[in-house]
Amino acid sequence: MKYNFEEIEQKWQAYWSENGTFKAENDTTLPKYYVLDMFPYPSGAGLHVGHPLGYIASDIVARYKRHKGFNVLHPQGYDSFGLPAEQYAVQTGQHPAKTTEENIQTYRRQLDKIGFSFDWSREFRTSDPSYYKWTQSIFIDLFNHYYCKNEDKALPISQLAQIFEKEGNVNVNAYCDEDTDLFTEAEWQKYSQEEKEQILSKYRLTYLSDSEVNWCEELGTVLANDEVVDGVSERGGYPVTKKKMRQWSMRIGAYAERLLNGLEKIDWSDSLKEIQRNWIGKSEGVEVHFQVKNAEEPICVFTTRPDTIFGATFLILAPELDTVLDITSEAQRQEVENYIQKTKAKSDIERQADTNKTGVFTGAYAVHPLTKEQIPIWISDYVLANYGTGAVMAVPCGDQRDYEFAKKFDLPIKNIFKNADISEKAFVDKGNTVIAHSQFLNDLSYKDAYKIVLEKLESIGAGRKKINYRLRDAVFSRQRYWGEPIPIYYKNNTPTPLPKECLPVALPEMEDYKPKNGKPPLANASDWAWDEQNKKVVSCKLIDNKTVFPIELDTMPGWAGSSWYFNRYMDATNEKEFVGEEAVNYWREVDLYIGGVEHATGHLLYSRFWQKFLYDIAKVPVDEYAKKLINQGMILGESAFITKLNEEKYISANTEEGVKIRVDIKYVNASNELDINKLKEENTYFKKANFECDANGKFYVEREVEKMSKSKLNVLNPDDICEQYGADTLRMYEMFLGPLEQSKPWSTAGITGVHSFLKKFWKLFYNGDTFSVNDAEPSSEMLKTLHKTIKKVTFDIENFSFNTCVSTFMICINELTALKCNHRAILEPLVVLIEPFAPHFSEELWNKLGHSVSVSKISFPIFEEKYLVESTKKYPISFNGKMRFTLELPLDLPVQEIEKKVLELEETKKILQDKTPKKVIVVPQKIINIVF
RNA sequence: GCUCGGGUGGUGGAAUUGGUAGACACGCUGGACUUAAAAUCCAGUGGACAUUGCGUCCGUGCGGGUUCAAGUCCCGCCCCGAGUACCA
Repeated sequence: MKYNFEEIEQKWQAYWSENGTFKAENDTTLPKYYVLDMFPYPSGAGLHVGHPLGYIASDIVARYKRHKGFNVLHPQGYDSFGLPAEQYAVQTGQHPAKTTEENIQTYRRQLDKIGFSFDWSREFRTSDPSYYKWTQSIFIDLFNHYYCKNEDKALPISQLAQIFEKEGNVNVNAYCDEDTDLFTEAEWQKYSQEEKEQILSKYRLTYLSDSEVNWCEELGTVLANDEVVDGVSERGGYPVTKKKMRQWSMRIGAYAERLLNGLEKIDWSDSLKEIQRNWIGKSEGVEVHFQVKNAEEPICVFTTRPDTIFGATFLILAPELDTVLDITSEAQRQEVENYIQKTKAKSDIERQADTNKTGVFTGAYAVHPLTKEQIPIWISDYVLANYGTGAVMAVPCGDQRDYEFAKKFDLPIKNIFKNADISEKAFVDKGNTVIAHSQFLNDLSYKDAYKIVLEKLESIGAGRKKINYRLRDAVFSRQRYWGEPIPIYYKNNTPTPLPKECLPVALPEMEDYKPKNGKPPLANASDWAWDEQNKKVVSCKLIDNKTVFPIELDTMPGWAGSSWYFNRYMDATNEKEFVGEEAVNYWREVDLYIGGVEHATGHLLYSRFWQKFLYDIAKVPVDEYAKKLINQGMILGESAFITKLNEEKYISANTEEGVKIRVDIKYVNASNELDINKLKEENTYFKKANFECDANGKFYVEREVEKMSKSKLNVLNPDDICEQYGADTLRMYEMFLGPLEQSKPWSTAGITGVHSFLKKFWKLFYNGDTFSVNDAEPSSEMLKTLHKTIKKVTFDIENFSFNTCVSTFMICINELTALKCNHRAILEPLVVLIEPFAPHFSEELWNKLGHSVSVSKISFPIFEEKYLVESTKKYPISFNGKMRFTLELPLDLPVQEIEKKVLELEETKKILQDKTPKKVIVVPQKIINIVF
């Protein structure tokens, strides 16, 4: 009988859904295993064959772990808030709630077709009020906490206020804004409520501040650093400029060190850890203070090369710095102001593209703390305001940028290196540095000079050790509609959290949700004010100064909901807490997390930050939420191109002339032939076109590997593959394609191999059209094949090496086919073994074998060594390292005996002739080496 | 520039971590079945020489080294991919 995948797959998908086969239990004594996929954005384009790759891998592990006796949590949901969903809605002119719902339906239908073992009873959407209630609640928790450096954890802000009350902030060691001034308890007590709040917001983990942000005019919103790629928005590729705005931010910097250290204890890929390390960008150095004439405050610079301090011949400040105008001399003022204006007008791309050094002199001089010389202070836009202190000491001899700047503006260059030629460029080799012309640092290496100069600077109060992080606080406001409302209202201009018991504060229903005249969409909501007395959202018209106040108009960014969602699955329907204590103590953390590497500096960093915060406030038991992370590679598409010569003439795209245009790959077969008739029929654009074929009447396209996307016409739909070959073939083929973590182009070229494997496997159960298995004892060869397979498959799944695992199955079935094996004792365990890969196929055969319980409830077959043990072993024999022949010897033969046997052989004598071997090396189980 | 990956047949990729390189699959070639095609099955398939034998030699980006033995380890290059970048 034929392997009818269509019928089988429908049947078992219905069975699983009706019986809740994959529902995970919270109340159990079984060991747990939590496998998580990064939940999808339900975009309008639906799934393409690249999306399920990670889901298939995680599903294999989930199903495998169930067989191994674990209580497996394998949930799925939707990250349905955020810019992409909203942009899609704007483009299609529909409300995001509606398009999101439709897209989710499509996703669900496509996912179901592939036969995933998700526990859908735990599904949620980040855009659902019952979910974002908790996102808002965590936001308020962040707002109500500060980071105490002494205890190295978040503590309630109310405690901090008490300390201020008693002793001011003199002894407080907390993470806060750089510009926070010191005050005494007496001063604190005199501050107004508003002033107090302003100070506290310098400590809160989420805070409101005027800051330079990435503004995207086209999207009408600000963006976080990781949402800006190459100076344009990640979403849509629109230009991004700097703008000063009052924004909510997250003080992720407080956790920089812990985010760095935490990487040590999690099993994530080296490359991903490296990306996060670079993004956090820890650098150790020294802050040096330079006194400025007529100014109270010194200028602080950050440097990692304090050893070169005697080479510092001028200072450079970032033009954006407030102090610039304070120190600028009257003579230079006009020029400086012009330069600042010019810098502001530059976009990020322009600033990055322009590597030519520009700058102006401020007219001010600083005093070198060690030489007491006067050195000029300049401003230049190559010094960044938001890194370090925004000021540097320029050491032209030791830094290429400073060198170029000094050359251009004819500033002094002082060589403080022994035996270094700086006539052409700066000397930057830290390792080979020998200091000269530097008073007490002469003849010292980088390391020694560093230490001594730091001590000196500290002793005269002109410097201190400083650790800098590149990681900057994350902007948390978005001037968009489709996001979680920020649960804050403004009571007399003071941001005040909404009472937690009143959450969720739901997104108001709006007809028009597009941003207008630079104002966020919620500014147009009619009912968006907080009635403090009645504790409810009311009409904006009621805003007065007594009990009704405006609510925050910005919404949260897309990554808010995804920063804690993995905890929600543990207890998805809990209405009292975001996760119940019992549930979170049982499931604890994700054992295996699979998703794309593109989230390295976004979601994967923010979520680690939130988890650490939730850990600090004792809501979760672990501070790293994912033990192991695998980044599945991207599946790329093979776009097809033809050449358009003129309006109606097209030729194969392998010439230089004409215009290359895309054609949808559904009209192209595996040998790059274009189906002209179908193309003309379905695509009016080509209706009248004339295609010039080759001598055999064929028309070929040119291929190019690119990211798969709808606009590139290179998308392959998993539904089509399921229809043609079945979900089980799709699952196995995607795994067979190559190592999970590797990116690879999709090609259906090899899919028939996997499909015919399943057909061959199926055939073992049939004698003609009748299902028939043999109950007799299997032969030892069959048992050997089976156990070899069990061993390898178990090993491969444990090591996430799914491609070789598929090969193992193929070898097994090839061997069994050759042995004409149809023995129940062999086939039954194999059916269980293949279930993670081909679940429908497996269920059907398991059922046909006479079992009524789902195969997913059956234990994995156990490998038994005894079936593999052989009495003899083949030893390759080599002479002087060259392999000559193999010798089969009993396994238990002692080494000396083996040596003797080998030397007695005719072949050995022939090769050795009259020579006596120097030594004979027997590596047990491996090889015999004769050296002469 | 810096950091991290990687380079193996015509193609995707294996290689139990130093032990017979190229598993498995695709593709290709030939054969069987068929009026024919599809499907299925069988055989061959890294290169060179030899194919009346067995075979022999060369082969994992390039050049050296360690070792009885190197795709795997060490040193020096070349190339490809990813991340990041006036980060002081």
